Amino acid sequence: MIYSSELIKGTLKTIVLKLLADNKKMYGYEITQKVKELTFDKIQITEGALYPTLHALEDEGLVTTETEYIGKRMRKYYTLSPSGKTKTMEKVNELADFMDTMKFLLDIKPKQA
Amino acid sequence: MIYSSELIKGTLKTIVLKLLADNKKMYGYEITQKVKELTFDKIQITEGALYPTLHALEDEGLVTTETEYIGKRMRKYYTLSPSGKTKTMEKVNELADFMDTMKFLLDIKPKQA
DNA sequence: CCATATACATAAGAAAATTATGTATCTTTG
DNA sequence: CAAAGATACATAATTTTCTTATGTATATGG
Repeated sequence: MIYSSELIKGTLKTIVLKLLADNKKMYGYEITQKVKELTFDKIQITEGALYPTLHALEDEGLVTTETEYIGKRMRKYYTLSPSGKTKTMEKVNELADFMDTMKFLLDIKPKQA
Repeated sequence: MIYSSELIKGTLKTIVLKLLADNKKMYGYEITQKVKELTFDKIQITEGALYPTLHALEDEGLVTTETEYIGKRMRKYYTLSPSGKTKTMEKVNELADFMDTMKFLLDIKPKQA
């Protein structure tokens, strides 16, 4: 099962920021694969969504980049800036809060552990 | 605190469907007030978002409507159709699943390098 | 040698919200 | 009793953010 795409809307930036917080340094393609792996294919980030998001994060000063070459193939690594780290905490906390509210609103019972 | 609007994206339809499932019959303005009340003002649905959504639900056959007049003022009540009830369960379950996945994704501890 | 995977990027279009505007009625309060 | 605020609908213009499509290029496994 893959989540209907509308659910991803609004969470992509937070997902990317959190991955960068956990992994120090990642490149675009790696991020797509990591999300796919960690969610058992339920969330698949497309390149058309990811790259513009990464560029936006850079424009906002939340990440810095360094380019490396593996053979002749480019890799653009992204790393959180100090303000990016702060932003990540804010975004993750907000999303966690939002999910609690949604659980309450939708009267969703906690899953059996 | 009001959630940044991007978080609401993609969940509005599910919220509306669930409220209708719980309350049998509601009108637009009532829905905005109920959500505001249940979320302690954290989620505020704007009319510009709500009415098009309700019309879409109607076009999809997920709700039926009946118009009443309170004095001279119109109220358009919305009620789930049978397919609307099925859809509500699907949407709520999918969102619950998605939120579990997100919680896992955002709780990942840093990997040892 | 060719399909698949890796790796970036951008443009056109669609979806779904925000913001603004419009109409109108009812209620509270200074 | 006038004005402000709340109730109640609706739609249009704009913005944001995603999907889909396209483009370029290299590396690798069978």
